[in-house]
Amino acid sequence: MKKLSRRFYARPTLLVAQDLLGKFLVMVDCGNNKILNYKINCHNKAVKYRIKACHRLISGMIVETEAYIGEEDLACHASRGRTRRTEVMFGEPGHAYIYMIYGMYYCLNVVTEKKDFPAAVLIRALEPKEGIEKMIKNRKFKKSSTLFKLTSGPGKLCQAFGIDKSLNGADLTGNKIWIEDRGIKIKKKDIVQTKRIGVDYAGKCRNYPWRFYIKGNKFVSVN
DNA sequence: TATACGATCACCT
DNA sequence: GGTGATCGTATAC
Repeated sequence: MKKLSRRFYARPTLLVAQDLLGKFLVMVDCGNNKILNYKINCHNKAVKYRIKACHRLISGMIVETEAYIGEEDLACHASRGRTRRTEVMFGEPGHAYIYMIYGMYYCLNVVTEKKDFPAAVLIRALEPKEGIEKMIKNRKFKKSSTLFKLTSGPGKLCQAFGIDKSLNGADLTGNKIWIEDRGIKIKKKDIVQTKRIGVDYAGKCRNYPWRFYIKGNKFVSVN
């Protein structure tokens, strides 16, 4: 369990996008206000505690990513230059860039490369690990549906984790949301590389092969 | 100030 | 295969 350092993110975006496969997105979930009662023995006296059931972890393994690189990339939000919205992408690597899409969903990116060069990796799909019950609740997920669809898309995984714009700019080397290495190694031959999803408007950049996913994984968004 | 549209998703046929 | 939901952002006026 090793939290990825700033150095990991401060590298070429295409490398980061591939190296993120098999890593774990982890978030401290404070959205649960249920009160739990605990009894512990302290100096032979029973002491009662009432605590909020917060600080649970919610996590999943990254199985699909996309790279968005620089102002030249017409699919990248930063192709329109430095604006209030894209400011985070121009900032220090290792921060979360979160934006709203279609008026109803959020997408999570991790900022890469050096400061003042706008680039990021979009997290497109996860294989849920911890906090699956909470994800089901957050997504209002039907029991009849297959779990493979719980976090198989950028909007879905944000909804499952409860990620919204309040986390925009969050430091991924901090203690609220981060990405960690749990020792899973994805071999080069098990990485599929394709064009990015939903960027047909991006002219000459529309077919750049900057999407990566784990071959055969059931939790990716589309095949 | 007004307008067009998107790094999506669920549900429909 | 197609469509509607819904609103922040960029751009035009």
